[in-house]
Amino acid sequence: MPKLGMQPIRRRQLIQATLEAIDEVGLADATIARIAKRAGVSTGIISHYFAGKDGLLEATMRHVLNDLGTAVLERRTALGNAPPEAHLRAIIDGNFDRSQTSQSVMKTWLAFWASSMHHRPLQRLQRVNDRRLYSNLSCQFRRVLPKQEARDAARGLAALIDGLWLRGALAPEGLNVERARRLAYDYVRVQLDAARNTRTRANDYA
Amino acid sequence: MPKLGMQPIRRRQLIQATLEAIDEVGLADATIARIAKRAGVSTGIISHYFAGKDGLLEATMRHVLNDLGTAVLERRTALGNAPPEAHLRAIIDGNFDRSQTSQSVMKTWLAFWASSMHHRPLQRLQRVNDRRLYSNLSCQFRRVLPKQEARDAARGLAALIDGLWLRGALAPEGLNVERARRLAYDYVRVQLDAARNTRTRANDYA
DNA sequence: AATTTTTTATTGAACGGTCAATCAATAAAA
DNA sequence: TTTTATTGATTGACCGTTCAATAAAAAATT
Repeated sequence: MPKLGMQPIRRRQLIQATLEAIDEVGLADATIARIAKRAGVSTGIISHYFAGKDGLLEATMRHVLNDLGTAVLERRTALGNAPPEAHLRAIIDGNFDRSQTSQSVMKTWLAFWASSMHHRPLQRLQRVNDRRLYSNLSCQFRRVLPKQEARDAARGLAALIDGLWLRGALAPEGLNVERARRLAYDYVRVQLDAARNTRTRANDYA
Repeated sequence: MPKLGMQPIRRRQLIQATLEAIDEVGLADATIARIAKRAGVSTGIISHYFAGKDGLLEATMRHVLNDLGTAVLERRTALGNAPPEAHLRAIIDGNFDRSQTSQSVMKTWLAFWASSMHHRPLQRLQRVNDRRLYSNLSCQFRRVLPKQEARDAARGLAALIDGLWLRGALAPEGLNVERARRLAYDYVRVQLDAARNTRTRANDYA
């Protein structure tokens, strides 16, 4: 029953099936036959809508990346020009959004990280994302910290977020989102406290 | 020129060739033909000494893991029962040891992380390692922090180490070891300062 | 309204290529 | 002569891609 406008529907189905297949058997064994079967379509469809398997994988990564961007942006636009700490927390929350902490998405991220090391198109996507996180964090820290310290705080927090996230993906019990967020919040608080103490001490001298 | 006692020599050669192949083309394209060629032997040798490709990959991961364990242990035994901060720094230094921060080893780690999610033997190895790091850190923090805070500090530091490490592996400019260590040291200092302040405050009350 | 034509959607068998594993053959040392 | 080391062609399985065939809807035509 071929209707018109199937493309967006099929694309969504296939991307979802890809995430599930990677969750189930890993990227290495996520064959197009398996993905197609999961989506309830034939293998030919994949080449038809994505110009091959690589296209599907790239689209899948782009989809996950998009969800992440949206999750962060949603929380931040709701903030207006709130203090830096609020924005930093929003960024943290966005990174630990439900759309990014499901088993299938975390496994897919990890698989893409590994394969992005040798696959140019994926590498590009991954780096854009990395820089965005670092730049967002750096920008907010900069509002209360000197340049160099802001950079280091951003680097540290970015690493902490990715690390919590990575260990959550690998752990048999999965990621404890609440705890992860708390640990990241603590890191932010400490970095900002350092700034506050500096200011206070400066006042003491006055 | 077949002599006796080739086994350990070939095993070392093949493990090294595996690391190099993964560095060059990634785990997915690290075929036994490519690895064998790099080691300057025939493909049959791999099955002969490792009972198949899986055996070689597992041995390779075990080898990297062993280097890590040694790097940490060496630094710690040189410390005797020094204060916790010294041990924590030794653990950090071990994790950022030269044997763990080469391009090839970092790429291999990442590849193994991804594939350990679906490959039981690798999963076992990876979890033993994860727990060891957490347990070591937790143990040292426990010497100066209450149980719950020691655990959180250990979880945070473990995540920070892995995160710095991960971002270093992914970054085009590679891992800045010096900076990574400094950021990890800072985290330790902050956690321990919190303990010191608590003690000081307690004394103030006395 | 009924028809033909065109477009869009989909299938799945066939093809070319690749890979890991095997094993008979070979050769040097013991 | 026996043991250990090694080779590399062969084999069987599998994977991604292609494409001719099919079918349903939409558009055009009568």
